[in-house]
Amino acid sequence: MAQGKITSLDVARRAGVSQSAVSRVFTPGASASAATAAKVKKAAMELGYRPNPIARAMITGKSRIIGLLVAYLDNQFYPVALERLSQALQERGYHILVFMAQNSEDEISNTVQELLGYRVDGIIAASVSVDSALTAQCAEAGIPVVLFNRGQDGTELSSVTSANVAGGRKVAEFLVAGGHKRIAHIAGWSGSSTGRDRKMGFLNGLADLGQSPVAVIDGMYNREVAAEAARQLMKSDTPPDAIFVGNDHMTFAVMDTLRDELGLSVPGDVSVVGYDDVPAASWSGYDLTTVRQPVNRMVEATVETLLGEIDAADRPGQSIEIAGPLILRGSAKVPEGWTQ
Amino acid sequence: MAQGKITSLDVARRAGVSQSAVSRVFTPGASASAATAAKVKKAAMELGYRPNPIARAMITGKSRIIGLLVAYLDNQFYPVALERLSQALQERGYHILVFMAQNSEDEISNTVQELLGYRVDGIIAASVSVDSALTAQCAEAGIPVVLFNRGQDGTELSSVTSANVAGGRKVAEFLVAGGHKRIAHIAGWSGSSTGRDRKMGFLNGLADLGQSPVAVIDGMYNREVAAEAARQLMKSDTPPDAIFVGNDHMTFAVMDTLRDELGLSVPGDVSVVGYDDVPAASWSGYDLTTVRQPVNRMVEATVETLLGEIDAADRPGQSIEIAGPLILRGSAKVPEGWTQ
DNA sequence: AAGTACTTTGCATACGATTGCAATTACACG
DNA sequence: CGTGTAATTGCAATCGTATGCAAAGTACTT
Repeated sequence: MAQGKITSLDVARRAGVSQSAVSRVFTPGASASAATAAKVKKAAMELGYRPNPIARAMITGKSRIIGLLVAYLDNQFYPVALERLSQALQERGYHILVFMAQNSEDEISNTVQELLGYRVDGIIAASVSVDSALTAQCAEAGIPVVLFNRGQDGTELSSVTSANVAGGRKVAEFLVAGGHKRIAHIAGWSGSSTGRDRKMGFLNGLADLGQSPVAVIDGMYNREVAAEAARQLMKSDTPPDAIFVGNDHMTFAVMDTLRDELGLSVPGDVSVVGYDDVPAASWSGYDLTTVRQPVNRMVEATVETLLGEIDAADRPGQSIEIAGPLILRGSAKVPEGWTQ
Repeated sequence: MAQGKITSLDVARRAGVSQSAVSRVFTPGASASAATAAKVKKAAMELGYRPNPIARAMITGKSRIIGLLVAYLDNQFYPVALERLSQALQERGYHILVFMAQNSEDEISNTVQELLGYRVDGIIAASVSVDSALTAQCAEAGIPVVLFNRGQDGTELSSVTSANVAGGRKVAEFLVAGGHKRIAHIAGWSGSSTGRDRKMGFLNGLADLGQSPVAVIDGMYNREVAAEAARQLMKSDTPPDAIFVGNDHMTFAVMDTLRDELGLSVPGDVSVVGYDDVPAASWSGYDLTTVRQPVNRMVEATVETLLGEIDAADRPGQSIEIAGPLILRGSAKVPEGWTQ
């Protein structure tokens, strides 16, 4: 029969018990004797009954749905993260409701309103900065928010990122040890914490080793912008002998420009280092030396944090940073005797 | 105050009307005078009220949520499609609830059960084959299903694909016109309609031109498998002078293997043609000649079909095929005087 | 065997909206 | 100004489940 229309009452009648009993059998932690549980489960099976999450959500106020707010998926880091997030949450009985929002104040605001309306149990904001007025709203509504791969100063919002400052510093040390003398940086979007932190770590690292970059350009996390930056850099009188690019997505554009357009060799003429270690970084076509963002552990941390805050409403927000290794491949000269 | 707890009743009291009136103001198409509408909207604004979609869903039976069933996101075609799908649905007031399922019968079955439980208004299955017993269940429950980028014989399920047979044929004509004499095919997974159709079109196209392929290998839509296939092909006594690969994702692996591992030139030694035209295909690092799947139009068609079936419950399923052009780039020799 | 402590079960209500029905109001026209 | 018709509005039932409360059952102690 029509699968979708079977209610707990139908099951109750068939099993010869009350509707409450059926409910309790399907509610973990509720008391029901083994005997009734068996009868109910049998009847439910025969009728093809499943509790209706909508109705359940209405009572409990918990939808077991997590809102995911995301701007773009063209950077391969995000599909991978989304896949893992979705699986990790699924294992815990949650699902992801996707909300796309361009990175504009207005649209994000609208979208968050909508999320609040849906009474999601929690929100994960990936690669999106959330206005503090909005986060306040979420807090009032008791909906925890975790920023994924974005930090945010001055709020009590939880966030999970990789150790971007440390990662940037590591790249500086690596490039200097490799004997590079004219080092440039095509930075991640300065409007993002990841971009700023990687840059800061990188510049501080260089400074501590007595170097300063020959150039720093904001690549906006955009392929075109990054490619143009690469052109500008190489056109200079003193072109760099090494470039650190703010994420892999841009780095591919930079390498394409260097090799295919300018006819340069990587790492022969220029060493290139990226950030993220997306799948394509390991393809031999790019063979990119890059700082790995440990997606799995970031996802785990995000899920733990979020679910933790869902259970314990007024848990203070925490910023989690997860360190990632520099993955040595062929796009940058490896210093002799370099050990991770 | 606490944003999340304001009900239509609160608004009603503040506006001095009945709760029904509030509901009607927020229900398009319901009758309410301009005067009450104004009062209600004002009160709602002041209180920060938004109708609760959960409660609404319970009454109407319509959740305005579309379940998206997807297996993997590593093929860049899917993130792009997901982004577009999400946006297109969002514009129409729907949202996507993501369900990941590995491509195993059991898991898909479970996941579909769960989807049915959520009372989603419709299901989009991307790159997933759905068992006919399951589709029957969906039909009984009155939940329309649209297959995205997968066809399925023998069911009345709607599906949206690109014109895979025609696309495969086009590649055959292109390669033969280019003077290639030893043409091989690393096919898409034979368990998928896309893989089978592209292969069929390609082989028929070759046959009609009096050629037969020197080899056909199932690449399983997997990078490793495809790379190994490429190695095998080139190891042969009569290595191919052209390879048609079943999708771009595999093609990148094939090109990497040919160029970086075997030291061959593309298209000098071997012409390579892919399928999908994912973003990376246009990057100069690959510069891939490939058949474009028109994502935007496929998404439009999917959304239209699905929403159409939601409105008109018993509309017959339709299979939509959307033709895509062969995009000429640098990975394959272009026949003289070739015009699309 | 009776009293205590603990489980199990059913009844009835609540969650927050939509909607049919009936009553009321507004409006236009003769 | 009366009357017929249409537009508003409120009442109350409803969607499918969870859960507090009280009654009934079970097991265990002395």
